[in-house]
Amino acid sequence: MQLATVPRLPSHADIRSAEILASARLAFVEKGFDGASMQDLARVSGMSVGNFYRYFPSKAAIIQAMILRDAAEMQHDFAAIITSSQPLMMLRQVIRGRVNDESCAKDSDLWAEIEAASRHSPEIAAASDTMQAQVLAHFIAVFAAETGLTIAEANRRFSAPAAYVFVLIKAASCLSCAPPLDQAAVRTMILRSIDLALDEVAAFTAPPELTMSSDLTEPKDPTCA
Amino acid sequence: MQLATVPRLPSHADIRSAEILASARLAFVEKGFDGASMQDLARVSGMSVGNFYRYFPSKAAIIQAMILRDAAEMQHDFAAIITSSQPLMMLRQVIRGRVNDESCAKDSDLWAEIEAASRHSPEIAAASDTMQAQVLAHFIAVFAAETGLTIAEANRRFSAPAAYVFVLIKAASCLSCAPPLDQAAVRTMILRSIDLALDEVAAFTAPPELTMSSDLTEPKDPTCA
DNA sequence: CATAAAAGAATGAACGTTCATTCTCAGCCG
DNA sequence: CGGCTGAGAATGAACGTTCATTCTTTTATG
Repeated sequence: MQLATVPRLPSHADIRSAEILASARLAFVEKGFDGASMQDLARVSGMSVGNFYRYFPSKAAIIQAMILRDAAEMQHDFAAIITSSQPLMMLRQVIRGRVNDESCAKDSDLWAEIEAASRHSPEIAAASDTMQAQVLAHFIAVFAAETGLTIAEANRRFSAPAAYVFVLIKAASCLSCAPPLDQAAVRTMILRSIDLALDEVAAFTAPPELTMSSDLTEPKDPTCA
Repeated sequence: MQLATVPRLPSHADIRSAEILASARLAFVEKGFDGASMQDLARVSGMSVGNFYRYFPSKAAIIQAMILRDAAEMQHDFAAIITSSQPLMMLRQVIRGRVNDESCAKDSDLWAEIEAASRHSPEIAAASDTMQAQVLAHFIAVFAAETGLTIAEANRRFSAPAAYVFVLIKAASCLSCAPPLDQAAVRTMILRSIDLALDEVAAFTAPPELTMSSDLTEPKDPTCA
């Protein structure tokens, strides 16, 4: 992410912007995109509203930057996955970690907000779509590495399960709002569905007559318990 | 909503309120809860803002009423399901109809909005939770009818798959926003997962030693193709 | 080193707009 | 007339954004 052409090191303003994004995220989680005013954002960032505009020209720009920064972070995560020795297995682990609430509870509110805002703001929708396309592309890359197919071929064959897994992860992330639900049980069932979908992809590795579909019903999860 | 004790027939004001809810829904879909102003709502309802307040005391009240009216409508749908000869099969059909985009595209934006608003408004969260609890209770009722268990027992055994199915339906409903996704394929996969979960419930009909878990991997969907 | 000049960072009051809500008043039916 | 329904202007608060201004740091100069 750092660079393609110019190896610039982060300036003071860049650091400040990152800090602003981090604290603005908290305000957005608490009050929503519309609920959090610019004065709120400036206050939680520990600066005046006037100065705030030196870093971001508008409210929409903050949201956009926040989404794109998340996308960049995810690029980083996926880089670790794709370069590992067993990409698909590592992908499973990362998904498992993401779905289990600790880390994603923070993001859950934000995702709901982004989902809703995307319907009315083309800018936010564009940022969100960019992120989604990146995730799907990374899924496809992992699937291609796992099966030995080319990216193009993997894309043709596996775009549906990739999207399916993506949707399931999102569904699991948005779970924390409903008190009467047995969240842990639902999470487990969702993870099982994801594992099954990934098993189907993995089963494509060898020539069709050599696929061992027997362990299809046995998700290998040493980390789950 | 109407009442339990007095069978009142809808007054003029009730009719007007219903019309307002219908047109307000359109405005909310287009602009979002925060984006649509009271002036907007009054205008699309064909009346002045002052008069508008004679029917709903606040914006939150409109949203709340809208959700509760949807919940009441759904109660009606479920009444048809539970009284049919094969409740579970009819439930499958209704779910299938709901997930296939025609009818739910309208609701999709609204659901995203409600999800987000629930995080910040306790009133909306309460209405949303009420609706969700009702749906789950109806699922359980269908499961109980199908398996012959008591409601209490069905609730103990099947609350997890009920919640799971609910979450999947919601996930499928919120699908329309993402252009690069192959929506039809994902919808099919989600429906397959739902069918599998319902198959597991249905498999509980007979005594435990007679359950045939073999057809678990074979979803019977003549309507899918 | 001292100091003046320039640049950058930060402030909070002020602007115009929009919002949810309230108020005042006009018509209408008995 | 009196009690409704309805209209739309009025209100004050809050919003996103801008602005003139003040602090702080850096740089140049003697």
